[in-house]
Amino acid sequence: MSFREQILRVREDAIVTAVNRLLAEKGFDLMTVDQVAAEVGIAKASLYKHFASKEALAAAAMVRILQRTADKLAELAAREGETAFERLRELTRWALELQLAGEMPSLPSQNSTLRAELVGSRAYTDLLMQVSDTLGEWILQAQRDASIDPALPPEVVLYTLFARACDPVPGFLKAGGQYSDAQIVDWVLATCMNGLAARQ
Amino acid sequence: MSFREQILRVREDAIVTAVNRLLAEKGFDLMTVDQVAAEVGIAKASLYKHFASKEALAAAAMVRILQRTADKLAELAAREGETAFERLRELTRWALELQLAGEMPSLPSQNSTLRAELVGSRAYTDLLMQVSDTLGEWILQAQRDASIDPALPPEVVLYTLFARACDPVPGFLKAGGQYSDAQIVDWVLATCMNGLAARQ
DNA sequence: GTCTATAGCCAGATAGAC
DNA sequence: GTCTATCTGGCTATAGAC
Repeated sequence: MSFREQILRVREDAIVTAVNRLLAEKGFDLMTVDQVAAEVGIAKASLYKHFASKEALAAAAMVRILQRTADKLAELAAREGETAFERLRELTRWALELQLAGEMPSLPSQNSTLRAELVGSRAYTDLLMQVSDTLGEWILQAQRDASIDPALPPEVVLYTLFARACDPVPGFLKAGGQYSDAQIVDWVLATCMNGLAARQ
Repeated sequence: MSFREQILRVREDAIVTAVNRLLAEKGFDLMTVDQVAAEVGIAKASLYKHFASKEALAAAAMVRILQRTADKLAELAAREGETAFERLRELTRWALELQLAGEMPSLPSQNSTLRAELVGSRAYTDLLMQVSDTLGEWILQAQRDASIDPALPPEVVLYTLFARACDPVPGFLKAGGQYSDAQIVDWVLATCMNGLAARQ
C-alpha cells in the first residue's frame, strides 16, 4: 500500500469514527453531514469524495461495529474452559460497556432509505450473517446443556441479545448520575440473563 | 359542554389518534405534520389551530398513552387477590399487546426540542410521576415479598419495565411473520421476567 | 482532494381569503 | 376554523475554482 493510500485510509478511518460517535449520540435521523464534517475538521464536499451519501456513511459505521463484534466473537471462541452461555454473557457485557462508552451506534432506524442501503451492502449483510450464525450456534449449544431455556425459539434469544446492545436503560441510569458504569452493566446484565423475578 | 365544543373535542381526538399511530409506526423524527394532516383528512394549517407545533402534537399523544396507562393501573389495583408482582407482569403484558397492535408511541427520542416540550408540559410530567409512583410502590412491595430480586435498585426495575414497552424485539418477531402475537407476547414477557438463563 | 458557494428539496410554520 | 398558497430555514448533495 502506497503512502498516499495510507493517508487516505487514516482519513476515512477518522470519518467513520466521527460517524460512529454521532450515531451513538443522536442516531441516524438527527445526525447531519455538517456535524460529521465539523467533527473530522474537513469540508462537507470532501466527505462526499469518500462516501457517496449519508446512508453510505452510516453503513460504513455499521460495518465497523459488526467487524469489531466478529473480532470479539473470535476472541471469546478462542478462550478455553468457557461454556457457550458464558461466552454469550461476556459478549453482552462487552456490548453494554461499549454502549456506555458512547461507541455503540444505534440499531438501524425505521428510515427506509437507510435500510435499503444496508441490505444492499454485501460487507454489511455478510458480516451480519456471520455474527448471527456464530451466535446462533452458541445459543443452540446453551439450550442443549439447558443453561438457556430450551423452550425459547433461538431467534427470540438472538434478537433479545441484539436489542440489549442498544437498550435505553443503561443510558437512563447513567444520566441519573448516581451509579458507576460497572454497576449499571452488572444490573442490566443481571436483568437480561436472570430476569426481574427473583431466583430461589 | 356545547355542541360546538364537542365537535372540536372529537376532531382533536382524531388528530391525537393519528399522531399516536404515526409515532408508533415511525417515531417522532420521521413523522411529518403533512402525514398527520393527510391521515386526519384536514389541511395542515388547520392542525396548527389546534396544536402550536409538531412537538405539541407528540406531547398530546404521550399524555394520552400515559392516561391510558394510569387507567390500566387503576384497574389492576382494583383486582382482588393479585400480588404486586402479578400486577407488574400484567401491566407489561398489556403494554406489549398495545405495542404489537401498533398503538404504542415510541419513547421520547433524543430530539432535544421534543424533550423540552415534554418536561415543560404539566399534564405530561404530572401523569408520568403518578404512573411512576404507583409502579414504584408495586416494585417495592414485590421486593419485600422477594418475588423481585431485592438486590436490584427499584429504579433499575422501573426503567426496565418502561423500556420493555418500547422494545424492538416484538416488532422484529412480528416482521418475521411466523409467530402469533400471543406467542410473541408470552416469549418477550418470559425473557423479561425470567431472564434468558433457564430456571431449575 | 480540498475548499467555498450554492443548487434543490423538503418539512415546519404562517398569511390571508372565505 | 377551514382552506390554498407561500414563506423560511435547514439539510443533502453538487459545481467549479484551486
